[in-house]
Amino acid sequence: MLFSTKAEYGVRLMVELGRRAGDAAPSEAEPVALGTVAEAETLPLSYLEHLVAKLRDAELVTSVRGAHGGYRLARPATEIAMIDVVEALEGAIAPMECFYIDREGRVLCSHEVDGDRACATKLLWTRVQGGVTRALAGTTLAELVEFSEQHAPAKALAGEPA
Amino acid sequence: MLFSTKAEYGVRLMVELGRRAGDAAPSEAEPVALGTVAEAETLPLSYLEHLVAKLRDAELVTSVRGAHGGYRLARPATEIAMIDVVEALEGAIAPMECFYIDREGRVLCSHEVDGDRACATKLLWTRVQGGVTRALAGTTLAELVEFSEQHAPAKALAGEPA
DNA sequence: CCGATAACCGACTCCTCAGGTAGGATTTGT
DNA sequence: ACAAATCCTACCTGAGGAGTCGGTTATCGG
Repeated sequence: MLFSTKAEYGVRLMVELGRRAGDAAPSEAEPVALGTVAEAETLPLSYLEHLVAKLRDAELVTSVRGAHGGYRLARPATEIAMIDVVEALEGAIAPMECFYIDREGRVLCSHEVDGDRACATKLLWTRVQGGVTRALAGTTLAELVEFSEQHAPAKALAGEPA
Repeated sequence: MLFSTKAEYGVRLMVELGRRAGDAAPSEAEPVALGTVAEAETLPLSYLEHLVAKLRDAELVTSVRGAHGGYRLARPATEIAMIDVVEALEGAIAPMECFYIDREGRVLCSHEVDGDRACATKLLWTRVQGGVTRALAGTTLAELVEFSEQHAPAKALAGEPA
């Protein structure tokens, strides 16, 4: 399994926020309570709280405390690349433990210390890394929102005014 | 982390077999004892035994039992796609638990039962899936062997005749 | 000011699985 | 017969995923 449910739940949460924001600028949309999202997606509220905290720390959503509070996207969905979302939730995307990224975005392997021979598998993991990164960086939240609306056009959003 | 050390160790094992086979047809190459590989790659032998069993079950390597036994590639390195190796070691490559592949290679999500609305995240995971699959399917063991030899030209193989 | 609503936070549980060990049984060359 | 190897099953351990719970703080409406 490439990703855990953290990424899955977190992405669904973001999509839900994007759907409810609609065309309104994020800063003007009504904040959405986590409980509403949890119900709509049938996910455990207390678990979502942990996930949304990571998204907030990554400045992908903003929160409003107190009654009628909730969460909003920190910026328009078109400007949110999914790689930022997934990395906020799962941590850095390295195909293997021994991999890390230096400044410059180069992929390095901690096995090749002291200029010794390169990790035999580096070529492969670099390619995989590239494939995943490209897919995630090339997808915006707005695309997912649109996709989800196309596939559930008749479905009303729970909690909307009748 | 996308993959565990199972993939990492297993791939290194395969590369090692490929290096030692050299230009000889796999069926003629001397079988390589696991202990030799373990030593060369400084990996625990008893753990490698588990991994190589999976590779054998996937018919990627063949074994010779008894004294002077060992393992050989089941076919030339040019005909071994790394996706087969990684899948043998890690199991099917799905980005999420809810994903599975039907006959035809279509990606399906177990959440979209009864023709209901598609998983909001399906578009994203499908793209990631594609990125990984393309990278793995488009890389052969032969490429990795060549790559590793280019980067360790002066390094002799342990266990070779002097 | 009071109470309801919600975000916020830390601690704790449960369980799976990666990563590795251990010990034996079987096969085969010398 | 003996040694070298594969083969096989069982077991152990720690980390982390998945989720729960209880409590604190902030904010609104009345």
